[in-house]
Amino acid sequence: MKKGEITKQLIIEKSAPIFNRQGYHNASLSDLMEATGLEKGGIYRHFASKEELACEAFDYAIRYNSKIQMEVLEECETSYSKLETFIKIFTTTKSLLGGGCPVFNTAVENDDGNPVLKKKALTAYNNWIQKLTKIAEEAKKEGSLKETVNTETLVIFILTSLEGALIAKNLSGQRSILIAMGEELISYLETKKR
Amino acid sequence: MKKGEITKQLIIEKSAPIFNRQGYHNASLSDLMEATGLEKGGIYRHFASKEELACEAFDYAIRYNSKIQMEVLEECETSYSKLETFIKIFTTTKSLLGGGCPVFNTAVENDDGNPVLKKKALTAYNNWIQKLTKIAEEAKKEGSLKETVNTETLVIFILTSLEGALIAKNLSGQRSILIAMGEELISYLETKKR
Amino acid sequence: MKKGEITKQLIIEKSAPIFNRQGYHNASLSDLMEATGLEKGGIYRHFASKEELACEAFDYAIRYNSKIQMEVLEECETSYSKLETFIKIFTTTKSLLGGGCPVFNTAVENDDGNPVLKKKALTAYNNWIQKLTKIAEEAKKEGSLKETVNTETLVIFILTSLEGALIAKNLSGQRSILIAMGEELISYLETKKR
Amino acid sequence: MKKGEITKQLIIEKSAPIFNRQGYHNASLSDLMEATGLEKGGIYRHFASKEELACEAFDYAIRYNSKIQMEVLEECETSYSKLETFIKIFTTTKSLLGGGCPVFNTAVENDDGNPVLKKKALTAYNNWIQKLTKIAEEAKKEGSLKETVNTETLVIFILTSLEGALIAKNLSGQRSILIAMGEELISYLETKKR
DNA sequence: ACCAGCGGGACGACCCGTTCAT
DNA sequence: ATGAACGGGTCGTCCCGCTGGT
Repeated sequence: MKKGEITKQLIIEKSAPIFNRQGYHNASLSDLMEATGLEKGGIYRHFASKEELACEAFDYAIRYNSKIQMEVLEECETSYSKLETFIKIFTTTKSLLGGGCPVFNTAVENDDGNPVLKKKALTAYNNWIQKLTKIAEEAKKEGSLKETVNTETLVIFILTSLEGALIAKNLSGQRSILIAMGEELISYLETKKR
Repeated sequence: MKKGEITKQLIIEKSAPIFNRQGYHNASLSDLMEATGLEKGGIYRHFASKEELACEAFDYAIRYNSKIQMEVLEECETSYSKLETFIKIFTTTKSLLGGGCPVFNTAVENDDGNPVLKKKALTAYNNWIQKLTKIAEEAKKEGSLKETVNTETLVIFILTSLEGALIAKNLSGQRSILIAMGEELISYLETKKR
Repeated sequence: MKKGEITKQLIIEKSAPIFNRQGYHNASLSDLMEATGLEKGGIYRHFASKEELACEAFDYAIRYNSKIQMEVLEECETSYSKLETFIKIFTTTKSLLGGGCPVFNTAVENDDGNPVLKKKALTAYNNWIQKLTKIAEEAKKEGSLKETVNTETLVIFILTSLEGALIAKNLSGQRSILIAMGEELISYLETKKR
Repeated sequence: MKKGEITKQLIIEKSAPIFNRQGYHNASLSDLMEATGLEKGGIYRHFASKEELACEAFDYAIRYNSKIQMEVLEECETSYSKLETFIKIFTTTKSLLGGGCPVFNTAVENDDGNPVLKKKALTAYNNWIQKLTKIAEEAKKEGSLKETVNTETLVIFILTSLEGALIAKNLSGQRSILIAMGEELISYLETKKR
């Protein structure tokens, strides 16, 4: 890999947490400069705009989080246990990014803001739901979930609940919220078990 | 009420939706000027800083939302139905503010930003939980909830789930998410019924 | 006149020479700040953009030059002498703006640049030609010019020649070029006399 | 010719039109990069600065234009017809550079700017006048021009008039201006004929 | 020898929240 | 309550050396 590529990657990796913690608007180029150790010119060599950098940082964050999750899930034997495990890792894993979930953070900040980022967040959200729904669907096929369960609704319920709890946890500083929510969701999931 | 007080109130009422939709940082004084029809000087006459105005606007938004909710809840006969009704109004009422819930919006935006606003959001969150917990506690006394139920956990579960779903709804534009979530929560609540 | 209006006018008057000498692109806000004695914010209070200021400064320059010219021309008794006088004042008057003719300067700089300014320059040029053509037409009616003379061509010839000479004078620093050109044009004009 | 020389020449040839159209300040290295297909480093290998490149590009433009003119003029039999022909080719030939005459463009833009370029423009202007004056002088010797004619004044008159008209043509988009001016100048020239 | 590419840092225009005289 | 002025902040572009590979 060439030097430029390395630097670009470094910028993305250093910027991602900044954007995730501070949001698109509140993350200034000065912050990015400090985080990367580069001057403005050095950053702009690799990205046409702050927006472009934010997009790539967002993609990186998604890929990063997604990769960690999926690796763990693949070790599960049954699809049902995948759902359980998803809840567990969501409530226990401390993201290396910091500052909550990129998708929902971006959703909140850009509700009335940068449309490009909002669209990326929506896509990421949909992909996420899709992946999880597929798992739930397989769990149904495997006979672990009741036939009557609407898998998508189930998955949306789990995901959005977790996200809400994550925000509450970051607000209050009490990790217990997230833990309790996880347990609650797991027992809720059991009510859907066949 | 003096004229000055009226103007101040007007500024707050016009600013609150701006702050709620755009967030503290992204809401500029120009936006506020346009919304209020006042000049900068006219605004600064009543507030020492943008932050102070944001705080008062936040308080107003909380009071506003809270008042609407409580009025409806007080018409409920049982405490249990209050909980049900809370879920219903959360999922159906369109806030006059627009842009989601002030508490969680502020929580996300100011996770790593303005500490004053974050603190206000935390307080509002805690009050909210407290109020709802009190209702749940009464429902328990009234014999509608199982003795084993941890009321606070129950309430946090409901509230954070709703908040998560609200964000997902705003992201995707699909109100159905919120509706489905409400139904799911109501049936979940029933599992706690005695 | 209010204070704001005074300041705005001052900015325009101080900026006009800067723009005329340095051109739109090469005139920086720092230059304008220095010339006006105001800070950035003070300038932007009165103009939405550098372009807007440049436009108003251009208009001012045109009005200014035009006024001087027309005042002198109106003292002439015959239309023919107006044409002669025009040539004379063009070649002798030192513009208070400095840096040549706003119209042609703008034309050169913005041939491939700011389209708004170029359009303004074109309009100013056309107006100028029109005014002079009207004078030439009257001179014809008064019997001072041959019937066969195409007044517009005559006027364009005079004006563009003068402009070309003005540039050459500014380039070489030799006012004699302009003087000689004036005399040449006056004798040329005589060949069109009836 | 070595490879380096070829590249350097290519840079000059590709840059000259950019500088001529956009001017020294408004032509950015990015523009030059795009035009040449080289990276900044590739350009700076051959030129110490943007200014140096601009100078060489200017020289190239002058040589280029001058060569075309002289070739045509040399085919003329009499010196008088050379003057006529000069006017004709000036008004009809479309410069391959585009954007008007390098000498006068540079003169206008750098009236209050880069002194090196302004000096080069002045030199080019003087050379031009000199060449044309020599031709006029010969025409006099050949007996085609009146003895009383001041050849330099005549030549300056012709050249600056043409330049002025060229700018007007570029401003208005009407080539007719240039054509009419040419005809006018030719008939003017005839009044100097012996 | 040549030059692609990288990074620097000053500067560009413009907008921000704030103060103050009126 | 207005509106003038401020000055530091925003993102982005500029021209230009330097390193390192071919």
